[in-house]
Amino acid sequence: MDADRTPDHPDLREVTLQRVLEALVDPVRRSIVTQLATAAGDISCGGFDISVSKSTATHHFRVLREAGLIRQHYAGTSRLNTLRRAEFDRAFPGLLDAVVTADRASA
Amino acid sequence: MDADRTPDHPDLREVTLQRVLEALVDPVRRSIVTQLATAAGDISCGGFDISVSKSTATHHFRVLREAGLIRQHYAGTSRLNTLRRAEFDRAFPGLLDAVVTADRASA
DNA sequence: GCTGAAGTACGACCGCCGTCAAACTTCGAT
DNA sequence: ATCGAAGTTTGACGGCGGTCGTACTTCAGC
Repeated sequence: MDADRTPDHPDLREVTLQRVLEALVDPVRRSIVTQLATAAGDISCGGFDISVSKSTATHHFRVLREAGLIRQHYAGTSRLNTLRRAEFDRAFPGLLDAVVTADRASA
Repeated sequence: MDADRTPDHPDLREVTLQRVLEALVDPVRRSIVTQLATAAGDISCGGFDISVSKSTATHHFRVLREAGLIRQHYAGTSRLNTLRRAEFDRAFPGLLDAVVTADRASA
């Protein structure tokens, strides 16, 4: 039954600050988050402006997902990514805004 | 002239978000920052509740200093550490509060 | 001056993480 | 049914960063 091709998304209450910061410290992942925050819509994995191989990208998406920052669901062969903004803000107030703001400023 | 035993402190305008996050991602360093934010006063290097050797502690303090998070100045043989709160907040609005708040919550 | 206390500097070690290529899977379209 | 597009998985590699011990420096106090 093709099982669920939808990967596991953690409950935000089980995500530690440590995990979040480890996710956000990588420039590529931070760029992904900023692009998502700016676009304010779903973006497919291939739709990002990143400069790494596909396998590396997969790795980064998983880290972001396990840190509770993004949600992924399939649409055909593509995988769409969304920011879990509201939930994340509730768990880590102000953090996402501060990082995205600072990241935009350094571009 | 005992030269200046005071180490170099970067201008906050020259500190990148990357450097800041690299500093804050380490649990020991984040603990130092949180302790400083809570105490709201100077603390000597030996006055922190950390569980690493002296040489490792020195390393962490340098990283925090170079990330513009703390200021260090000598008082006798001790080195006093202060949060550069106001300056830092101006450069990275909301970031310190978000991290410290989340870090306290996870204790 | 000595001695001890507080940090720093220097190497060395080790584990982790970002990176990629290659093989594979899953789906859509022809 | 076949092919290609989109991602994933696995394994390997390389470098960076946290850690420590040891030796060194600087200051305070006796």
